[in-house]
This record gives sequence, C-alpha cells and structure tokens, in this order.
Amino acid sequence: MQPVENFAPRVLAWFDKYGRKNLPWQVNKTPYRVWISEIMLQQTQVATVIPYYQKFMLAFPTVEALAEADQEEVLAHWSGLGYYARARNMHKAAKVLVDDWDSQFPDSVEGVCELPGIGRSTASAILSISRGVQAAILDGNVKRVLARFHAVPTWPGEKKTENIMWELAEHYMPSERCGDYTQAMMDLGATLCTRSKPQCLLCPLEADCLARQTQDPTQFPVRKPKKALKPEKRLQFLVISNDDNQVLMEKRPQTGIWGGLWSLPELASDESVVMHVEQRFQTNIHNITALTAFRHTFSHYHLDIEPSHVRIGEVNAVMEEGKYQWFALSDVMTLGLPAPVRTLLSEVVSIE
DNA sequence: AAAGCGGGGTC
DNA sequence: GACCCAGCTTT
Repeated sequence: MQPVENFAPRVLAWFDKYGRKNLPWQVNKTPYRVWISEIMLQQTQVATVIPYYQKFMLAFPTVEALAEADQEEVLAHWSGLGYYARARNMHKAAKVLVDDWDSQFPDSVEGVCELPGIGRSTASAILSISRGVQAAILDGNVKRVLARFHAVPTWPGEKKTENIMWELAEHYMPSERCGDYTQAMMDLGATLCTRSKPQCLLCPLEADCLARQTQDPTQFPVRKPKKALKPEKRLQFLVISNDDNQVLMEKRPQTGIWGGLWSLPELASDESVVMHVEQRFQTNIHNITALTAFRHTFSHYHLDIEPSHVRIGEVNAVMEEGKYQWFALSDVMTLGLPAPVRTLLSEVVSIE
C-alpha cells in the first residue's frame, strides 16, 4: 500500500460541501444519542432509522431513562428493526453505565468496548463523534472506501485483510476534526462510494483511487469466496430381497467411487423400478416399498439417494459372474459397504 | 439465491 | 482464532 498525504483533508472538504449534517443524531451529539443511532444504523438504512430514532429518544431521552425502562418497553420501541439481541444488549449496557460508570461513557475505546453490544468500530464512532477522540471506525462503508482506494486484493472477511484495513483506517484518521472525519467517511461510503453504481466522478478521492483505475471499481471489496456449490446427482438404490431373507448386493468396480466395495444395485432416478428389475433379473416382483430418500455428500458433489425395497421371487437370469451376489441379511452388515449403503441397510435389517 | 451488515457466542 | 448466527436489504 502507498498511503496518500492529503486523504483526510480531501474527505473533510467534501464533507463540508456535500455531507449530511442535520440528521437527528447529528445535532446535540451526546455519547448517548450517538450510541443509539450507531446501533440502529448497524442494521438499517438512514431513512428507516429516522422515525425509530425519534420515537426512541422521546421514550428514553437519557441513559437513565433507558436503564430504568422495562425490557418489554425497550423491545416494543425496537419492534420492526430486527436483530433484537442488540436491543437487549443496549438495555443491558444502559444499566451498566448507570450502575458502574456514573451514567457517563468511559473515555477510552477499550473502556467503551466493554459494554455489551459495542465493539471496536462502534466504540470509536461514539467517542470520535461525541467527544472528538482520535479513534478510527471500520464499518461496512469505510471498508468499501478503503478497499477501493487501495484496491485491496483480498476478501475483508479474512483476518489478515481486516487487520490491514484497520491500519489504513487508523492511518488516515486525522488529529483534528475527528468526529467530522468519521461522519464524512460514513457519508462517502453511503452516498458516493456505494456497493453498486459508485459515483466516482463526484468523489474527492477519485484521482488516487486504485479501484477507479481498473475496469470496474465495484470489483472491490473483493467478494467473499463463494464455496463452489456442489453438483447434485440423483440415483435410485434397490434393496432387493428374496423369500430366504437374502439381499442382492453388487460388487463395485475396483476403480472409481466406492471401488471394490459391495453396494446396492443402482438405477437412474427416472427409470421404472418394476420394468428394470423384471427385465434385468427375469423375475416377478412381489412388492415394492419406497424408503425415505436422503442425501449423501461427497467432497465434490451431492448424491440424492432414492431407495426402494423390492421383494422378488426366483431369479432366472444368468447374472454376470461375481458381480451380483445374495447375502443373508444377518451377514450383509459384515461386508465392506459404503457409508450410506451401510446406513440404509441397517435400517432395513432392523425392520426385518 | 446469496452477500452484507457488526458484534456475540461457541468450539 | 475460526466459525456460525441473527433478521432484514440489496443485488
């Protein structure tokens, strides 16, 4: 990374001209009021938060009022915002502040982080905005701005990447106007440097933004590596039994999946069990029972197994030498079986 | 259909 | 420390 000298001044100058400064929590910026807004804004966008915030402040104008309220009442005011654990944490934290901190927020980030529901980023937001403390935030907006400005090549979800971004965030935090800078960075991410369709032409950082110099700035932040979704295959498994309580097993070829194990006769999922069994084994079917389908997952694909229990009479067909073999139900579990076949057979055996 | 959000809880 | 979760939006 190659940090830029005048990063903060450019961001602040932009904020002075274009930033939002009259949102409900941007006037009378007490730690309490900033705190509530930050928690609400973690999960919801500004337009939605405003009415909630105003009602909340009327109901609980001070940390004492919040601490004294019933949880019921707090949750009622949160109703519709989601993430209710955060409202509960907030209520808990209010009590801690009143009981242990004389209703004042601690003056260090570490201290504020001790409160339930507040981590490093939220603590820094509260202290920088309400008290001008020189502490950087790293919320989703700031992550996006920094990831783009430096074209950070790795996913911010990785610990290593996150550490790098925290360093960048701290590096750019100025020593003056810390609160404005925090607001400015959030604004920049929320209004210009948006996830899709960023307005690079209006951005004060455009000239040095490394993402801007690529084909597509929205390629940053690098997206979460999506676990390649595994292909799905479907097969029918046949548990074929005769009047002597034997089950027909099929020897797998030595190579490939389940090589050399004894498995069950298989059938494409769209084939008719009746027609197939009658033709393959020249026999008559006494009875078919569909068993419960289940999924077996390999390292590289899902196998959806549709098992049927087929009772048949005498087998007349000449079967390939050694490929098929009858085993007594009492013996079959001693064979080398693929795990899903073992599971399936153990259920059938227990029924018999 | 899946990622993103900031912190908490679990192992 | 790595991973999953909450609950709703956005893509």
